[in-house]
Amino acid sequence: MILLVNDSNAVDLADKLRDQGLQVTAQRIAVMEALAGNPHATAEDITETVRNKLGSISRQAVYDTLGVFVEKNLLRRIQPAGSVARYEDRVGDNHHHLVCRGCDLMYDIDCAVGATPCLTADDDHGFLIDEAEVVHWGLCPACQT
Amino acid sequence: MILLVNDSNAVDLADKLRDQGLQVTAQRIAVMEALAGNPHATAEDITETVRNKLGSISRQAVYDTLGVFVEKNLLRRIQPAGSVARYEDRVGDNHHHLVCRGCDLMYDIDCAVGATPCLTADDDHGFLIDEAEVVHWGLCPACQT
DNA sequence: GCCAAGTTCTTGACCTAGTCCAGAATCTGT
DNA sequence: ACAGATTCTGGACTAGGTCAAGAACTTGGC
Repeated sequence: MILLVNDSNAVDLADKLRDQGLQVTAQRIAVMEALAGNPHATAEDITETVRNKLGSISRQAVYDTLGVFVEKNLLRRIQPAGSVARYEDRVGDNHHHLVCRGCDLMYDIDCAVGATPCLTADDDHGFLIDEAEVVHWGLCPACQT
Repeated sequence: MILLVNDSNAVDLADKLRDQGLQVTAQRIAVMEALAGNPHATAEDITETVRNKLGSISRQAVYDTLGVFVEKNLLRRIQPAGSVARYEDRVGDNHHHLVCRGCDLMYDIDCAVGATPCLTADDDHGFLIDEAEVVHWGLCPACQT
């Protein structure tokens, strides 16, 4: 497949991949672009978006790509209880999420307290803790009625 | 099925169910007891424990029972990303969890900061927030090697 | 104690998200 | 342009969980 790189966005993405030692493929670029326009997308959302752009992509390629990107820290995978896995391209800022129990609507939020105060466990049981994930659960305005 | 209530523990549990307007059945008592001895148990763990006690129980009965208990707030359902659903009978104290990325080992932990400081979202987008769930991710001592 | 009504349990089919595998296609450095 | 490494495809498979309908059980009023 010939990779037409005719917009600067795709060029940036291609460089991003190379920086991580990853091969550049049309599928990978398309997956990245799909997420740029739709944070918190599911693997299925992404598959559909990519198919609209490229014509086709296998499920496996999507999962492989997402897996590699998460591993290289180009994407973050989140999975609130009861929901399927979702992916977002906002990485490295330890933001949190606000999820509606009714419709799964999801927003990014920053911690009200600037730093990470309650993100230090009281008793770490000898664990090497690398992340404290916070999910705020509630009902969105639409689901409150 | 005749429900033999010959230990005070089961009597307590039966009352707990009646208080919530739930019928008392051997299956429900057994599910509750299974969790008392094994916090963070999965539906399958519970099914197995109950089968050892009662001889048999259907998968559906286990899921129904767990669902009702969670709804009545007798149990809490937790599901860290990538893990199957787990249940615990420690409810109403908003404690958090420490999960090993390597082996799924899980501990209860209390927030280092007494109250709930960063559990207030910066911008709630109009949501009616009822819970802030915190999961600390890391590697347990065994998985660090 | 017994019965009707309502609730719960069983059985078995089904669904979705995700993984595994092996071979074909594509990309990269030289 | 080529060889080797990486990635993609297609199809089978798995785990965890849900759905539906009928049988069995529990409960409150007599």
